[in-house]
Amino acid sequence: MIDVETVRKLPRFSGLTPEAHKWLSERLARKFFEKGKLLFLEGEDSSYLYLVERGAVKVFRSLESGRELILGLFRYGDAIGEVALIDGNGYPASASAHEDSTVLLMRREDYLYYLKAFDGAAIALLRDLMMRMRTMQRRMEDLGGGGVEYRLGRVLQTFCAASKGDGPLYIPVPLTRQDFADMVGARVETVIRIMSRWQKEGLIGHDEGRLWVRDRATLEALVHSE
Amino acid sequence: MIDVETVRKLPRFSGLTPEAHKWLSERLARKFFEKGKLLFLEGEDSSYLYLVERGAVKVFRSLESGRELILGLFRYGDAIGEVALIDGNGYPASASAHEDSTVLLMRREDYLYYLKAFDGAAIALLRDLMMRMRTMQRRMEDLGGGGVEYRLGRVLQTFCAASKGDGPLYIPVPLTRQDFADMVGARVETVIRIMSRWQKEGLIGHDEGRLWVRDRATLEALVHSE
DNA sequence: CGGTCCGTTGAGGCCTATCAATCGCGGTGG
DNA sequence: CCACCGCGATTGATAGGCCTCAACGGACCG
Repeated sequence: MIDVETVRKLPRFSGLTPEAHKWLSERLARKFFEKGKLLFLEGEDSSYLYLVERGAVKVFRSLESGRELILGLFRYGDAIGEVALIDGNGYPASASAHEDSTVLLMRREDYLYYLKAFDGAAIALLRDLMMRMRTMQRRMEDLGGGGVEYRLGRVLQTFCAASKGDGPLYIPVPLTRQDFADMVGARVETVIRIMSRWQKEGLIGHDEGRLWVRDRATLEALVHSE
Repeated sequence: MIDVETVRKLPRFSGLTPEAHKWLSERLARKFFEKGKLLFLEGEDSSYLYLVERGAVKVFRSLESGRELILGLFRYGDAIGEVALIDGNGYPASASAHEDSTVLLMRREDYLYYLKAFDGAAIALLRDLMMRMRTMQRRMEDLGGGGVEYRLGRVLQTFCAASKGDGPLYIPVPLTRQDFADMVGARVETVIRIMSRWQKEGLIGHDEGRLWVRDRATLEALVHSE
């Protein structure tokens, strides 16, 4: 049981009535996950909907090749586990805390009831799913379409999409080279070589661990270079 | 306006009431597309839901690199254009008739009304979307996970998934080497070299243009070989 | 100080793209 | 009927990208 105010602020629930907020607040629980801890494993029966409140949650799959492909990084307001909750076939991927994170949990039964009972809930879900499908499609195009350099550029674009202004664009999540490699489907060494070159050329850099891209024009250049 | 019987048989509508079937039959139109003709272009405003009745429809995106990535081949009973219809942002990809095909069309307004008015309609949509998200995720893993050989094997698996029995597994759609290349994100020549080798090894072959894989065990072997 | 994690660099080799040329086939027009 | 053309399949040669293996340095921590 958590604060109504917290619920009301979540973009996912913002359009609902005060009654709905109250109902939700009584059925959401807060849980803390230390960096690296698993939220769930692929194949597990899906029992909960997760809403990221603080930190970042990594959703990934371990491939037969031994690689790990990062399917998405979810941050404040993002929902995880919906697909599995609705079709009831178990989680299609694993999730772990990419940083120390707190999430809000809702039990499966409650969520299903919520979808039916409250106007706008199902619509919100549909909209979310559509957006995600577009995102996934773009990822597929990237993975199938070009070299590692191109794919890396696209990933940076994705993370910079939200930032504004003219100066350097900061990536809002701490990412290791390995993380990048897992996102573009490449090896660490390859990623390092490319990013080192970009760094030498002044296109990217980092302050106190936070990565940045020089400016918006640079960001465009990264993907058009090949 | 089409036959009620036709509507009733579509898996997508099978669970609905006779009233719903009648309502739908009055709002669906049939249209023929010659092989190669465009159903719609990416970016176009979405006005219709498409249901494949006969033939096969190819959904694809033209990438900046000049390549074309096939996002999916849709056959009897499959719906196309739902994402765009619901979020209203235009089609995220193009579609063309991969063979001579007939499709059933429903106007956007009608479809949206249908979703709200008939019990089970929204649920059917959700289920369909979930399944597609799982499919897309698998595709992403494939594209990001291994070499062309692995990806080709996975594509064959996908097409053979529906066939049963012990003998050779026939691929139910006529596909050129270029089509395969466009599905796995590779060049024609690469696909040809791999498939020629498989053919020499007796793993695959073709009768009167129809491609087959030797048996189920072979199918497994194709992807585990590397 | 040893251990772990991350970043980095180098050498070598496989895989895939690229470019170019050829072949078979069906259709078409003369 | 035959020459020609367009399309898909095929093959070879070559270059370059990316992986693989291996080793090393630095930061942080117990």
